[in-house]
Amino acid sequence: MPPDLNLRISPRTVQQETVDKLRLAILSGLFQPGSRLIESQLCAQLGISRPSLREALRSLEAERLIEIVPNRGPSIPALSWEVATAIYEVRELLEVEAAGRCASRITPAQLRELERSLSAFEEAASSNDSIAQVMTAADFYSIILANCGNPILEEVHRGLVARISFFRGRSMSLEGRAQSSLAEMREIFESIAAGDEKAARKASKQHVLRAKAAAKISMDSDV
Amino acid sequence: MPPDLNLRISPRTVQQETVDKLRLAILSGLFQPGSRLIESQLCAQLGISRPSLREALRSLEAERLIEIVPNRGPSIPALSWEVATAIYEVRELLEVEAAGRCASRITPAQLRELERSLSAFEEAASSNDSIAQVMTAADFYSIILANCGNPILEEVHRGLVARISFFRGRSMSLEGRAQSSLAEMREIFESIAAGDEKAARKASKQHVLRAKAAAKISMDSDV
DNA sequence: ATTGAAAGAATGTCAGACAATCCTGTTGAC
DNA sequence: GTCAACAGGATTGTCTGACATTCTTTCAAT
Repeated sequence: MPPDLNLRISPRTVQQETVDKLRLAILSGLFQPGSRLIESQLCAQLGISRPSLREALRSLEAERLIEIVPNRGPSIPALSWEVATAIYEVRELLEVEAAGRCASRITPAQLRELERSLSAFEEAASSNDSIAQVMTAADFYSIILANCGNPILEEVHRGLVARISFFRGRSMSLEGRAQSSLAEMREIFESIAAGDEKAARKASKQHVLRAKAAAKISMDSDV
Repeated sequence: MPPDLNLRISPRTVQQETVDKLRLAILSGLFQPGSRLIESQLCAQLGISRPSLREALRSLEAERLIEIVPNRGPSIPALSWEVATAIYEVRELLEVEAAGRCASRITPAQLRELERSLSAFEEAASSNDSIAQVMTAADFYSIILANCGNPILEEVHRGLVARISFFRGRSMSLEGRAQSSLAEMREIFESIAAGDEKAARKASKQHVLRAKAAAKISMDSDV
């Protein structure tokens, strides 16, 4: 069986475009947590009708990226530290497992890709562009999750990471966080490259725990 | 802080009712995997308008309970064994963690609730009502997940279990599966009751692995 | 039997409407 | 002056109806 050629061109519908645009906007922090989204405004801004917008909003609601309270409409959920902690804990479970599996099954080609992504983060880390840092770091995990051999692990992980994107941006701006993050990620990479499953798990766990600690600090530091 | 009183009465909207009804229908196996859902038919059956139905369908799509292909509309996804395996693996991760946490933090009241739920399954297991078996077994896990101290763990688990409900019903009908399931669940319960985290994890892992094996058998056994 | 075209069915999307509900600022009472 | 009732506007929940586009199926022609 040849690899998935995916010849089928799938027409992008208005609702898909809308979901993607809104998701990107939310993950970029365009909306303040707790703020409400007004349907009529969004329709006007996006140039679409209300039914299409509402379908898109229902998708995002199911992803937990927005909340919709009956008769009050959609809003950006305010992420409590309690929930954020829970997400970090599950993320740890998933990432540790993925890293471990990667170590014992990754192919040379995939490993090179992972290395490239690490280099990209290295470059971003030496700059002050925290957006680029978050994006390249996300790339790095994505590659690990995509090559762990379990698509569900990847799917669930993506959903969870999206929900804590708010913290990720802020904590990456912390003094020295990008550099220590780089060191942690390098260790994960080295372990995977060496095929050392145990080390990969350990390094991955360390990394998530540190990320969580950084998030906590950035959260306590203001407001 | 008093326990969540949840005084706010939330009016149930048509879309919520619809999502619940459809989800229940899907989980009950009312629709054949791979079969298509016709909007106009569903609207007529549910007595609602097309926009409301489509919003509900988008929610279910995001839950992965249905698929919506542009210009072909919604359908029940045919779960491949490959994906089912991936789901069982992640379910194992989550359930093992939840059982372990439960063992070290469950309260006497919650423990009694868990015991009641186990008795309910025991009764169902001795009958031939496989639907009751699946439901009471689901209750048992739900209680564990609800008391593991991590709401995200529970949320993700619920989503995954829903997607393999198809297999659960079939494998529970296997000769002797209900009884061995009961033995496994009892062991989980005993470990949690004893506060033995390690044993709870082990028993939980065993249980998921056996459930997965049973699902495989039931899948291979016909068609 | 394979191909091609036409008819029919189903979806994607929009516009407009209206009742129910929420929010806000004002008025009135104490 | 503070608090409570109230009116008005804003916003959402839901429906109807419409139409272009895209499958799907049928039927005829080669």
